[in-house]
Amino acid sequence: MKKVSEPTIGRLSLYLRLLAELKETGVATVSSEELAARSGTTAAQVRKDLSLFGTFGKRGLGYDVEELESRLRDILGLEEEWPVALVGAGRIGAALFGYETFRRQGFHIEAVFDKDPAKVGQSWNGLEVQPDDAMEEVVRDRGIEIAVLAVPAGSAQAVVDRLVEAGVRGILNFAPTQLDVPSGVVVRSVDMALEMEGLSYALTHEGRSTGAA
Amino acid sequence: MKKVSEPTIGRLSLYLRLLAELKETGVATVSSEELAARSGTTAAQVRKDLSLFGTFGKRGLGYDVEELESRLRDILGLEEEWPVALVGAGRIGAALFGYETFRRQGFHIEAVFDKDPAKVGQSWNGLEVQPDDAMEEVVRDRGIEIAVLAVPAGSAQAVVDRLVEAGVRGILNFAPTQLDVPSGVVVRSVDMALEMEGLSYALTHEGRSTGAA
DNA sequence: TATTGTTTGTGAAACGATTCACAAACCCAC
DNA sequence: GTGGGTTTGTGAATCGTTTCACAAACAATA
Repeated sequence: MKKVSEPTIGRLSLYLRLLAELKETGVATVSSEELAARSGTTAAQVRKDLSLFGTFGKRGLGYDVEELESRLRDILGLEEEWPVALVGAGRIGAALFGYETFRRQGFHIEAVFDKDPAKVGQSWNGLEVQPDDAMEEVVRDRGIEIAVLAVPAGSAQAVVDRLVEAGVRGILNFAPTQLDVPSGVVVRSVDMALEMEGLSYALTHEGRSTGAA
Repeated sequence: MKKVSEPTIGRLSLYLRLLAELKETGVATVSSEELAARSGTTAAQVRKDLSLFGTFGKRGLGYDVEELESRLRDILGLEEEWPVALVGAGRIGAALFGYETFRRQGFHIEAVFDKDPAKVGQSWNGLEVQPDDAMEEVVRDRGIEIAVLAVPAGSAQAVVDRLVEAGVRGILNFAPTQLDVPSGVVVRSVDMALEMEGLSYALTHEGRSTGAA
């Protein structure tokens, strides 16, 4: 398979979400034009994105909503359930733990860790918060490959090193810091401060790009 | 001023963060090479990014940490304090409210809104959660231009319309949905499910891109 | 003051992603 | 079955960003 850019993957996720909504409302078929309108891109872009993975549409008709949805789920690796470890039981960790959208997409938080003794032992919706030093063992035993990192910036790198050592290959990072990982491990960072600064920049330098995101 | 790409702005935020750390540790001067290493990019990229806004360095020496930091803060519009409205007092709202990194960069949450009567009236660190329908008035009176949106996807667009009508020009969106805004209003979306799906894709299609983010 | 070594700033080249444009494929109506 | 209308899939063109490469500028040293 060729190389697929990150923006493309992001759009596929978006299309998937839209398809789920369309299915909900009983729509059977959708055109690239309509997917584009709903996702804020162009019809050509939609078709190009999809064409990287095969040919899913019917000329003259469009795409079958159910079929395309299932193909996209397959492409994105969402047909399987992903067990996930959550590291950091602070406010952000708590928010992520309760985030319905994760679970619905097949991401299942199976363990929560924190190094604060006051948090260890708490029951989160039936799941006990475990001490930081149980991390390696649990991750290894359960074969957890994805971790969500919600610890302070200062501890992030150390935790990452341990997670990777224990077999984690994908990390969703919420700490506002740069992470080094060995080749083969993927990090996605959600950097809220950075996004906020993007707003600040845009508002300060008035009158350029428009919205829709 | 020319057009500046979003990735560039993101990197400027990154540089700024690194400069603050360097200043902390008493470093007076830094080269594009070192900034690049710490931010996971290249020296040429660093210089190109900065060159869009002027010329800040000294050839043969590098950049003065304090000066560059202050210039970047200025470019990003972080010299002023931004009053911010937080809409949605659920778990995500709570996490954002307590997010230290926001405050440190000059973003100050001055009002919290929710439409759940059970939440209205709660005191959050001395700030009373206000009813949803007070939103327009408060935003207008305080001249709030930035809003953080932490409501369910279903209500997001309606809230956005009202915020924009009341004068908000920048929105940090946490709802997993596409938003339409008029030209002149900027939306940045933090889409955690989408990031997670990016991980899922990468892990499913083993052995391509490496890490660092 | 001249020399050496370093690092910036920036045009030009390379690369990658998006948009264009159109032939091919298909549905539907008659 | 034929013709008209629609929409896909995709090479080619365009656009934008990143990387390269090097002259210019400066510090330091003698």
